[in-house]
Amino acid sequence: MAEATWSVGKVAARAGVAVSALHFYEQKGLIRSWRNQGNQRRFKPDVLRRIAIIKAAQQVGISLEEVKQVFTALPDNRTPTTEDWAIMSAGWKALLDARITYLQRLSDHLTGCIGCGCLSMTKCPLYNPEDKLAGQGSGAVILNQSTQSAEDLL
Amino acid sequence: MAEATWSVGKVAARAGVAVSALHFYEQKGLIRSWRNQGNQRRFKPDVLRRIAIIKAAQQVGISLEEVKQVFTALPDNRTPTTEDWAIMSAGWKALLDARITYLQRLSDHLTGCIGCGCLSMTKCPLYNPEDKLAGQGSGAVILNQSTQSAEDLL
DNA sequence: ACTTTACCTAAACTTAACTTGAGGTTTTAG
DNA sequence: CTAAAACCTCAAGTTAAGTTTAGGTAAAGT
Repeated sequence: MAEATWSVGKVAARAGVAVSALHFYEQKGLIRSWRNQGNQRRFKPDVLRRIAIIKAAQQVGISLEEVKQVFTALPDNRTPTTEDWAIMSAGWKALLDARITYLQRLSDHLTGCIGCGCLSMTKCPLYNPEDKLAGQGSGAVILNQSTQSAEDLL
Repeated sequence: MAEATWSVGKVAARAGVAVSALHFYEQKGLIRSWRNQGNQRRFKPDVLRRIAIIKAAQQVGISLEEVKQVFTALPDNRTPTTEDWAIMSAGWKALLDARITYLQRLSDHLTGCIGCGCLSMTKCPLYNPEDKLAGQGSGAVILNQSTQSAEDLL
């Protein structure tokens, strides 16, 4: 089987996204293509994997910027090898796992609160700045430092 | 201790969000306030819990619309009781858990792929429409139905 | 009292992530 | 060979989630 090359429409159909979205992703440097004689985009099928990752990321609130960071692990001058994907996957997994940990903490705490009826806020992961989602750079804190005792919320 | 009532500035400082964001949330029906004689907003401190939930939701890509849905479990004509919060929490937890499940599947699959080196796509949760994030209404599929064998991606 | 700080509304601006539209070219199917 | 379908670029529009600005009122400090 010869090396497949796909048109933008075919990629769009197969990936379940709009052609315009592909143009957009390309412009943002998330995917790449070359042009044929008639100036039309041509893709290698591995672009589908990138798109799948982009779409999965978005469902869980990971931005295109973050995805782009993860993608820097992939070469853009050649088709990624299995090894390349594996390296990239490690970064991607780290991102996912940080999200999972954060969500788990939110969920677990909630269970605890429902159980005991306290609905405490000072013990809540929503409050604790140390426990923030890893790698979120910003100093953003859900309930900030100046919050003293918020135990009297109810 | 008398029933506390807070100005918008105080709520903002304590919750770590901008006053403008509170105006915005109120406009969207996510929080409520009443006015004093001078037309200034007054809040009950329990608004902090709503804000904490809003902020946590956003960190994991849950939209204000979804949060609003969860909040419909809370009464808006009186201060929520512990019972009200517990009911709301159940909906909130369901949302979180669906997210966790989805992420977990992405992460686990990735680990499997790295281990075996296959990086298969047809077995991937990115492909499988049945396994989608629960409660996402739309028929959106990451890689859509028409995708036949994508096994030849690399 | 008076002045600074906090608040009010309404409208415009911002960023992310796209989509839509306009006007023109290339491919493909009959 | 021709006509429809797919593609191209560039610009403007859209939605979510806010922020900023402008012009004015209320509350608080001294």
